[in-house]
Amino acid sequence: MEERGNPVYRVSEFAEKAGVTVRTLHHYDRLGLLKPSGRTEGGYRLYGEGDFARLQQIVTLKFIGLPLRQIKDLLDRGDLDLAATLRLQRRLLLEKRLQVEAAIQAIEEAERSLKSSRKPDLAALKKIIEVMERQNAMEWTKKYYSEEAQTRIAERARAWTPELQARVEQDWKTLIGEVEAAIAGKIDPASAQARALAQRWSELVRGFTGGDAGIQQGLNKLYADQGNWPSSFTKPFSDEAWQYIKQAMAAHKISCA
Amino acid sequence: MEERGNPVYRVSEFAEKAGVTVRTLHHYDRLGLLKPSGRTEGGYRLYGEGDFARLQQIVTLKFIGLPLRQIKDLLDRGDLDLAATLRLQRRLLLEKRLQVEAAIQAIEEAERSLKSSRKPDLAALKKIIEVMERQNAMEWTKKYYSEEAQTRIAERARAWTPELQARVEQDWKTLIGEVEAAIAGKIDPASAQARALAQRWSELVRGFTGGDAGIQQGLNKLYADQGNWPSSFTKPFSDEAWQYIKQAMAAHKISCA
DNA sequence: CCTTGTGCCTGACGTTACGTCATGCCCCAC
DNA sequence: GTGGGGCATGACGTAACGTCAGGCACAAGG
Repeated sequence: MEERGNPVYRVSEFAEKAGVTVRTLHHYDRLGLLKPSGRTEGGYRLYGEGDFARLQQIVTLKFIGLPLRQIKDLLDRGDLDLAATLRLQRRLLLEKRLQVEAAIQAIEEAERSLKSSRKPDLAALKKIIEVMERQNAMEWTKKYYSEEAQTRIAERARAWTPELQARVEQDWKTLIGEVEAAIAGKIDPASAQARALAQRWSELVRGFTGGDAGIQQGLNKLYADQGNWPSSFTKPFSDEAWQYIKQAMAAHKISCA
Repeated sequence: MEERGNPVYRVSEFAEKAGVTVRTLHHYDRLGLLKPSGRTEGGYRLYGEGDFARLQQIVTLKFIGLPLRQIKDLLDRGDLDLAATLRLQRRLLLEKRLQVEAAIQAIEEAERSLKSSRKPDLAALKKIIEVMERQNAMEWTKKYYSEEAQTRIAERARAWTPELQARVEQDWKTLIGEVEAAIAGKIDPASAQARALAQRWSELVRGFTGGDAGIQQGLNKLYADQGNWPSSFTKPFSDEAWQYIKQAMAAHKISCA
């Protein structure tokens, strides 16, 4: 059959050994991605150990999401930098993960909405739309952040829980309420009371930036460009509150935002 | 043009308003997913507000990953339970997230390997293969766990960090080493020393199960069926160590594993 | 009323990674 | 030598559109 301990397999054997289907091997053969190292005179495909190694690599690269064309290029003309390919692919996968996570969140929110309010469907779909719009807004804000800042934001987002989100939202609502009250009460932005508000504000912002200077910078750019915001994206506080806090921060030399 | 504040749009207007392409609208039309509510005598498609609402829903459901066919079914025959669909889709997305995360991990490990050991490509791909095989093993073990146990495992996996993984691995290695030593030294499984080992063992197992009875049960089933394990999947300890620990646990009435 | 110049319409093929037949030869054990 | 399974080679199907290509529709200017 074979010599020197170099076994030869027919398609179905080879397919099982490698954990793929026969059709897949046919496909790869036609694409020129993996040609069997031999054929019988009758035309049967014959695969050897070398083919197995190559198939391993193919499956591996497929696992990380590379298209077959690119795999072929990588394996045939080994020049195309693997490191660069990996970097790019990692970015794409991080993207995809965000998308999937957004979809999961949307579903979970919709399910909560379905459970509580018994008006079916309509409300649930609206919840999903809300999450989508948040996502779109996020997507849109990305252009204000540098590449690394985006990466770090994504990292920080991984550690976010719904509870944390809820608490932060509550904190903001409370603080904004107090700021509005201070404005209504004509509290001097230079006063100690305003200073306390500004400091809490600064804390909440730091909760988002995580103290990262790059994220901070992107955030500043984002808020400096409010004129170009899409209508679906609004900040949770009024312009007056924003002005007031800026004054208070200036008066007390509190940094950021 | 139109009556009673119900504007009518032509394809390109409508497409832009909704954030999709004209071709997409053609496509949905042919599928019967979204038929324009009107046509000009010349055959031009005319869309109204009702169409916009429906398109919103379509986009929404597409966002969470539903295929167009299913969207059509959901919207046309509203009977097909939305709640059930959401549950199923959530499961699928959780699956996909795991896959994506596994791929990301594989790439990151490969990149580390590329950076440290300068023999390019070969070693990096091997790293990816390792991660893949871990993933495959995980996939394979799933059949021993109940649906909810799988869900809870996935939840717990979310909180896993590479550092934690490294520490746990180290702990296991240390413990197994000590167990082997105890066996070599003929320490009685009923002794206090063996009791300490069994207790640490139990702790590490609990680190995986998180004290969850369902996960525990699946784990038991998994280990009871060692005869059918695929060759690529091996436990990190010897059969002797396993027997020894079982004896020690029995002798000291330590539960689990 | 006629003529441009866009906009729109309807096919129809391309894409990705194979799955699923259908037809017909190959191989080997009996 | 022969029967029954293995194998090869098309060829079509899938999901969700992208991208032409050929040919009316519609609105404004002459």
